[in-house]
Amino acid sequence: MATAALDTHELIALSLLAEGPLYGYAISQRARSRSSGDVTLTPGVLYPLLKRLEKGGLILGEWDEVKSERAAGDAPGRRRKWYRLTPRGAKRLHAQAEAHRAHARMVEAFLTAPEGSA
Amino acid sequence: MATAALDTHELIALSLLAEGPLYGYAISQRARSRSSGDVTLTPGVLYPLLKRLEKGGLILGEWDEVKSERAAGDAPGRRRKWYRLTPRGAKRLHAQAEAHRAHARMVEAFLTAPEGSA
DNA sequence: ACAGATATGTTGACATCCGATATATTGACA
DNA sequence: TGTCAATATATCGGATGTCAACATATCTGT
Repeated sequence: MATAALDTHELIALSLLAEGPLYGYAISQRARSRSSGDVTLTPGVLYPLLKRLEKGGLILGEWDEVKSERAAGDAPGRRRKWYRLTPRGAKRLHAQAEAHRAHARMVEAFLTAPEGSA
Repeated sequence: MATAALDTHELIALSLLAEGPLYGYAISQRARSRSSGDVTLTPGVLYPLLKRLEKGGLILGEWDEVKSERAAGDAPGRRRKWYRLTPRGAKRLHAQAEAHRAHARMVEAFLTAPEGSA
């Protein structure tokens, strides 16, 4: 532990992907709605994060081409990159979850300090 | 909230100072012992932190000259800077404590995700 | 005299956060 | 048809915090 934060953003992203594959924008939307607006994964945070996670082998991305109904046949279409949790990512999620709880307990111990403990 | 970490180090330092005045080194020792070795406030973290807190008016520092028994009369002696919480610091402590709990609850909500919630 | 604990600080490398900027597609509405 | 908001991805640069390492000096025990 030693320090602290443990990357809340990472933990949130991994936990959302644990429920099934999602693309970046969907992750940010779910993070926002599930936290009642408290968590905002801006592009500047989200995409570097996903890149890190993929590079670390915790998630796996796959491009998808979404075709619109009224688009031309050879039009590029909107790109989506779907991510899914790897076994290693799932393992990390559980480890980080436990670390987060341990961290919360640790801080709580300082806050509820029994007056006479050095 | 939006982001996360909320400066655990700050919260720990403030909580320790809420129990009474302490100098830097004592803070690091207490942080270590109370967390059973998990929290290590290295000089590179501790002193910039104390500087920030003092600059922000959350704590107030006062130098103390400790004289040793076998030192010469005009010897400089060991310096200690005692810090105490200001009213503003106490207010911040409570706010940060509440923020920390809210943050922990928020993360926990992601971890204990009720399968069928978008 | 020496080593280890006490005590405070700075420095530089590294990572993350976050607002701003950029590009392109899609859907809705006028 | 034009335009605007939402969708969808991504990068950039400034600011901040972390941390090991370096630096200095005093005190205590042997």
